[in-house]
Amino acid sequence: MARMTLQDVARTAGVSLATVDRVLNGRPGVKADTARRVLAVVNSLDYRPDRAAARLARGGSHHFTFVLPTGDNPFMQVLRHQVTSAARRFAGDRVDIDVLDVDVFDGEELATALHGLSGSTDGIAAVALDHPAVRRAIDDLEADGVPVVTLVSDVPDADRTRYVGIDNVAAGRTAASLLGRFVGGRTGKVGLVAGSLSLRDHIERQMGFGQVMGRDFPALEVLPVREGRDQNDRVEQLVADLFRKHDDIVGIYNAGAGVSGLVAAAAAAGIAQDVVLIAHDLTVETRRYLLDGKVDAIINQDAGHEVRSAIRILLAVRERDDVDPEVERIRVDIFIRENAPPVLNGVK
Amino acid sequence: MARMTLQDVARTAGVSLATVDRVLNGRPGVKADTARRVLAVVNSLDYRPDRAAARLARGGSHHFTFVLPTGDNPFMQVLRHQVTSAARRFAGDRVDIDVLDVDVFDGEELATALHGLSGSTDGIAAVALDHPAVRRAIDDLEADGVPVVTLVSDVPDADRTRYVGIDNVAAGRTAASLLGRFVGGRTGKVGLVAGSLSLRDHIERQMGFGQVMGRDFPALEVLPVREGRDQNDRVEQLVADLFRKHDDIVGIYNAGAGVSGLVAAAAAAGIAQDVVLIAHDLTVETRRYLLDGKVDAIINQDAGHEVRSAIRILLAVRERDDVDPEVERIRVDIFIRENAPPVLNGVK
DNA sequence: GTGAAAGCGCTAACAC
DNA sequence: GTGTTAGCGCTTTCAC
Repeated sequence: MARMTLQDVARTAGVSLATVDRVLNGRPGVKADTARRVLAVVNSLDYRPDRAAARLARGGSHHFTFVLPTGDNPFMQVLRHQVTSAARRFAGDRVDIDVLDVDVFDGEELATALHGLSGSTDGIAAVALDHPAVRRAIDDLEADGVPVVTLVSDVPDADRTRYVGIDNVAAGRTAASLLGRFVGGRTGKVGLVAGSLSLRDHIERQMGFGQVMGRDFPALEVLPVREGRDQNDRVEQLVADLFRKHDDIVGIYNAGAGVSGLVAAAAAAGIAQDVVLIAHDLTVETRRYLLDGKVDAIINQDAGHEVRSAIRILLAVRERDDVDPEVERIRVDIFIRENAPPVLNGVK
Repeated sequence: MARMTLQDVARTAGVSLATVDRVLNGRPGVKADTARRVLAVVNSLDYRPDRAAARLARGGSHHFTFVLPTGDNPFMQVLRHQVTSAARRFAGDRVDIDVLDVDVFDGEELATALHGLSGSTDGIAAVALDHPAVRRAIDDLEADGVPVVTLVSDVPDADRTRYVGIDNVAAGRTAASLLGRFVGGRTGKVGLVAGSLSLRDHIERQMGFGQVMGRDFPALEVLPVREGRDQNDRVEQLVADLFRKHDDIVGIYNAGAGVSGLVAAAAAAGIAQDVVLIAHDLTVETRRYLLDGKVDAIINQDAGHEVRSAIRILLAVRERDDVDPEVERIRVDIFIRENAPPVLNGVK
């Protein structure tokens, strides 16, 4: 049997196209009785609206803006790269995407940038700082009808459409559990390096890490957190310092960027083999460390998935259809050497 | 600036719609010179074809068939469930999907079923046995112009369009690495239970497992593989038997289904705490075991991703556009208690 | 080789 | 309340 069209429904229901359209799209101006009749026909014919035709007829396009942090954080580079390819992919669907670079660590500046977007964009996906001014900016944007999706780092109290990213507390707990189990019953100290304590995600990771270490691995003492500011050289110094001060370090969790610094310091200390190293974000670099056995596990969030998810969600808001939460859920991915992807960003 | 249309391109190039269409879609009948001119305009105007309009004009719909194994394998139930929801989701895109249940373990029967599909479907996604008759059936189908995607279990020598599933050797290696590290330096024996040795995926997992155990964990002795046939009661017996015969088992890897049997046997042996249990496939049940600490890690492949990926790939073949390999790559997912999803199939 | 024109299945403006 | 109609941006047939 051939596909049913609106025409078919209209004809067999004895009404016009417009009426069926009204019923199906919940527009007013149809007698309850007529509506029922139409619905009955829709069901009996198993009619499914053709999305392509609807989009074409509706017309209009969508202009979305990704607000990403300036700087050379490798994960953000991956994110940026994914935005670029998603933009290409969605271009045929009347979606235009551009990227706005902002110093995300400066709440006021980020808020100003967000405010400035009002009127010139149809939707925003932002890596956001949890700061009062930012919260207000997001609330204002949403009040103006501009959907905002927080990406990677959330602003939970803001009125954002949705958060697209991992549960960072769970990520921290995952890191702790792996680290504790990989350490394997030994006793000693564990180092903890965060990026910055102003982005919410790192605080949450640290919190989750602490929870599980305390609960499941009492034999391991977690040293006070150090701020590596996501920079390789700084992380290297911090970690080198850790090794200098403590001779019984059995593991280090690096909750932010700067993994190269971590690896360098561990190698320099000459005891890389015995110290369990867990870090975040699968990049060309960290994948290499995994393969070379220099890092034991990488906790990751799939940047490509996040970007596509953000776009689909913004699109769904604009076109008033719903999102499938199972599809959009971002997983806390665990990578070890054995399940590292064979290729990453084209690099083998 | 507004979106460019074919019209715009045609007008500024001084040709007709039809000509631009011919150039863009590589259809013959255009002077090389004209083609060049058109292309130049396309680039200068940054023209992007509107996919919705193209699909609408092209018309036609796609009828795809998923061939899934009969039986009560929990992962296959998840897969089936995902096919159902994907079918709903794709219905608006002129894609009709139905499921054909076959006894996948019977190569001849599967081959017959596949042959029978020729002519009545536009594309097939099949969980396939690697068997000569099946291979031929796939080759014939592809020769007839029916794209076939192998799902979850591959038939590498067949002329299939693509394999959608994980690298099972890597999955086995991942299991070994986790098991070895979780055992934490202890010495002892490791049990290995496969589902069936006729589906390729389980053989590959076993192979990968053996590789890494031999290389990285010489202190652990892997016992000969046992066939659990994906059945809880059988797995339970096998594992109980293992515990009876060996008093120094430190870990068990269950490469197939029947995880409940594994857990039951371990609990009965009263030593569940000290034995590392690693199994496959995240289901409502195995997620529960993870949360309760009854299983240490679950290796998974995202069934929803696999189903959507299979559909996208078949669709791409039919509409002659290309697939993004990074998006379609199926990951070997690792789940431990801490990163288990908060909800699965609606179950908290 | 190239162009004109008729749809594809919807939506939305307007008419009744 | 309900119906008519003109497109949306492509593809495709057919004519030249």
